[in-house]
Amino acid sequence: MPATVTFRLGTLGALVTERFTARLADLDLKPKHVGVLTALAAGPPASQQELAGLMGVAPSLLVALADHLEAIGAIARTRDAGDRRRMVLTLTARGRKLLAKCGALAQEFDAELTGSLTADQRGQLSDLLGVLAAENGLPT
Amino acid sequence: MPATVTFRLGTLGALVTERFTARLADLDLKPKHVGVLTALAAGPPASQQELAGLMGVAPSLLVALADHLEAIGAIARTRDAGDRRRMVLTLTARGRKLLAKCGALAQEFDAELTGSLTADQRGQLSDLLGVLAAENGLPT
DNA sequence: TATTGTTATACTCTATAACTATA
DNA sequence: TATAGTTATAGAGTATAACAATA
Repeated sequence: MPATVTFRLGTLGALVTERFTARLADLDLKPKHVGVLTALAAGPPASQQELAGLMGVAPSLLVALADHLEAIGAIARTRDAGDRRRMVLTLTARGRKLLAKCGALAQEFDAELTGSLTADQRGQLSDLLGVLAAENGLPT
Repeated sequence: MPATVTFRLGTLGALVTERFTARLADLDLKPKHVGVLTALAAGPPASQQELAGLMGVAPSLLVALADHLEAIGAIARTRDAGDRRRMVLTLTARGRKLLAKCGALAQEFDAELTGSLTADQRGQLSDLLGVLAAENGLPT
């Protein structure tokens, strides 16, 4: 078991998420909030339903995530003029700055995590994970 | 963000865990149960406190995990004769068989997950993850 | 008094279901 | 009637705290 990619991805993923979540707390964010910001940064402004579908979470969860992101000024919520049922989420300047800080934190964490690897190995690892991420519909 | 190893390990880890957990359900096991079995298979019979410390979970959780593993006959719980406070957990023949089935499921899942990689790339990925796992005190 | 296992309780995360407003 | 968002409720997973037996 412990030698499988399945086991190693699962355990390392949990460990990385736990430690990175702790650092994210300084920015008043949790991983799913970063997921929303990342999705918004990657595409055009989107509705909550679209984002929920994209992230594979319940629409009701996206309400709570958007509530918080709006409260800290990271996103703006505007009602769609064409279809007044839809709430369109837009990344604010503050949201973009926050996301950039998340990226910096992640890069910092990357450096610590992969510190013992050669630059070549770091590149290989990142590439291989990128292939798997892309194949499984995760952001790239 | 999405290009960092941190983000990719976190998201892929969650995805792999979710999908693998579903298959594990056929064996009436959850990931943490496999963690206990794996720890027991790796070393000598251990107490619940030792295992909880090793896995980084609360002792109270290990009670529930051991309850279930005992109920399905995967482990035996015997009171330590030298220190009657300790419950020593031992892998049974059935537990070993179950763990082997978990390994087979994981290898099967590995094949699907890394199907698009070359054999060389699969080896590289496994090795690199193994290095990170070892450095962070995870089973190898 | 300290430690092992256990039980009771509470907290976090997230989903499902019911509800409101709009289409 | 169907859909976007929201609110209410419930479930899974896990930790903390209180407790019992043994050291």
